[in-house]
Amino acid sequence: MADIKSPSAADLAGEELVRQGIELLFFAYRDFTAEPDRILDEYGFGRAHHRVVHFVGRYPHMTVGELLEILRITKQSLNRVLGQLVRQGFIIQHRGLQDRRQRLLELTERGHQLERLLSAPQRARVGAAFKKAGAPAVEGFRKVLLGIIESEEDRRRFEHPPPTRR
Amino acid sequence: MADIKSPSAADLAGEELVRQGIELLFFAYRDFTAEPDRILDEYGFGRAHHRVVHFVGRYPHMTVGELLEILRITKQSLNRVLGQLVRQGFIIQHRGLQDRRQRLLELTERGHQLERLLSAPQRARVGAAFKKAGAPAVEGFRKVLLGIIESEEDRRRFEHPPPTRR
DNA sequence: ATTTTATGTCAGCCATATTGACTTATATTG
DNA sequence: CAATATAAGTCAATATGGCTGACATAAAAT
Repeated sequence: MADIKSPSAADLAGEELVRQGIELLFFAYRDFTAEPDRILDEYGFGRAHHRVVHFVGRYPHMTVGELLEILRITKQSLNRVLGQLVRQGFIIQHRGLQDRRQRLLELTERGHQLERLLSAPQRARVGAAFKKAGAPAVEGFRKVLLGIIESEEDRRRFEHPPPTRR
Repeated sequence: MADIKSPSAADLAGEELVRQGIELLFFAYRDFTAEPDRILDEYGFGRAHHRVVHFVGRYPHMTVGELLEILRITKQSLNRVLGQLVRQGFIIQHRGLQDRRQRLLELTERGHQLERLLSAPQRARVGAAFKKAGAPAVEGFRKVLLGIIESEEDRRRFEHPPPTRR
């Protein structure tokens, strides 16, 4: 009965569903980054600055090395961006207490303001999408995205209702 | 009882959930693009080439203008990438029948091979995440991402089980 | 016949990434 | 303690992929 060469109807549906998932990620990411990108432009900053401000804001006292691991860029690339943010007073660095080679990163008040400004449209967009989709859908969204993330270490960031800050 | 100035517990949970959603998108997108990026390197191509190959593969006979709208880049940027793909035999262009100004785009067999090669790790990754998360979670993932996408026109691409090709 | 649209092209600029080599300060280890 | 390894910073050169602006061509629409 079944054609041994061609994919089953279920496989075709699965394949199509997966391809739609891939495309959904592209469109969602495109629109999710568009608004902050416009704001960044006004500061002469790029998306890289946003990423740094986001992660330093969320994980205060992060080291340069940890940031490099998360962003998966070279330290030369990071340093240009990070240096600008430090020189312009968005981020302060202080030496690690146990390991004085480390530079622990932290947002200044100005940095927090920028973070809130940049994340505002994203929070609005994602918040509205969550509200509209409903809690079970949000749970599904989280499950699938966690499944897409490669490293266990990165996934662990989402296990516990993360650090409340401010 | 309730402090009129500070956010409610529900708002805090919502805010934290949304911030996690934002971060999940970053990590998932980072890992979702990492593998094709490595393959593209071997061809001397970049992520832009992948996007073109993806959309031309998925929506054959797409015009240059439609591609520009989807990718939200300038025609000068597109043309460099598209020109390389055409010159190297991954894409063919033919004039529109009704409107002869249009250049309808299509993958060659070589283009289809490249598309499959590039999308293979993404299909594997997203497919595995879908399977592990289960059908209801996938439905939630779709709902939320659709809610994040700005334009009705883009969302409509996901209404009907899209064009089966090949 | 004129204007608008779809596409392509030239030139130059900028942001972000890369590799490789090297430095400094501090920690770790034999 | 001396040697080595690690965290971070820096210099230089290069590539990619965006951008703007100006202009060209062909075909469609008015």
